[in-house]
Amino acid sequence: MKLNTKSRYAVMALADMAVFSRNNAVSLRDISLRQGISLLYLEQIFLRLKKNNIVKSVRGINGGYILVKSPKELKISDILLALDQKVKTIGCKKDSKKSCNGKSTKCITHNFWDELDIHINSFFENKKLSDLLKNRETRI
Amino acid sequence: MKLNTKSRYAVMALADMAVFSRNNAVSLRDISLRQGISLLYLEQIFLRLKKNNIVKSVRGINGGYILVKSPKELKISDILLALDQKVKTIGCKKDSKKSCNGKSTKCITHNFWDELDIHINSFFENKKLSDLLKNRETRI
DNA sequence: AAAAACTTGACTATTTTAGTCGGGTATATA
DNA sequence: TATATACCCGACTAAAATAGTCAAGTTTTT
Ligand code: FES
Ligand code: FES
Repeated sequence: MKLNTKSRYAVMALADMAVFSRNNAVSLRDISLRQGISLLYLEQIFLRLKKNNIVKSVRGINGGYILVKSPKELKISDILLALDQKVKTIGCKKDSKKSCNGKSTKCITHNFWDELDIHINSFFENKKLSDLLKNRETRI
Repeated sequence: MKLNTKSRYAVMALADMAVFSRNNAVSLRDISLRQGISLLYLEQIFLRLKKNNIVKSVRGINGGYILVKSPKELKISDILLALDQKVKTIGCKKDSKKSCNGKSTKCITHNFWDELDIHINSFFENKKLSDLLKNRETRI
């Protein structure tokens, strides 16, 4: 039950932007240096974030990325969604013809996993990027 | 963010036992047939469950497995623990020398992931095997 | 023109997952 | 006591997912 690095780095990078952007674009190079994340990997991640309207880009020199919403309004669930990091603890829902064990009826545990997904999703829904920034000490 | 099949099958198999055991051992063969899970895979799973004292075994003919605790007392978290399915959404905690980004201080998102882990774990802690059996319809 | 920085698809090595296989051992019953 | 049933256990493997790199661009500012 692990989160992949893409999602982790995305949240980390956006938190970095929230801290260091002073109304101007933040370059991936700076994020890479501050957060210790590979620049090439960040590029891949920000491609998705841009397509999903989490950030917008400014090209050319002094360019970089800007948060579309304020950290107070940006839900963590939006970020994860942008990276296809769906919280689906099991995967039997897609083709309703087949349950997880190949039978036509839902298995005995189905409702339980559904509840779990709801539980986790509600956590991400209720957290905003700004929540990560509170009471950080000397970090970053 | 997916649960592995071992954990899923473990919960499913134990739920099956809770339903079909009438004070006698339930064989893996029966579980396999009812739940559509490979017998050989179940053996591997039950090995762990046994080692972690979730079930005990009865060898020989008419043998099988028996739940050590009643379904009302068996926490889902115990089951997952038996299968090493730790809920650690990120993995930076083990060697405290290194944070997830290789720096000496914890990264800006660290506390957030910790909170997430607690949130998910509390779900598994508070659910008992018997909770899965409530209001199941024609399932199984 | 040159440099900084974003854009994009394809590619790859590593790790994890989801199982299988083979060769056991114990026990109830006929 | 033979035999079938069912647990026991380590080793193995194919396939999928992950994490990250590479190459070859384009755009914009100075
Ligand atoms: S049928 Fe949905 S989890 Fe088994
Ligand atoms: S240092 Fe723990 S998650 Fe980054």
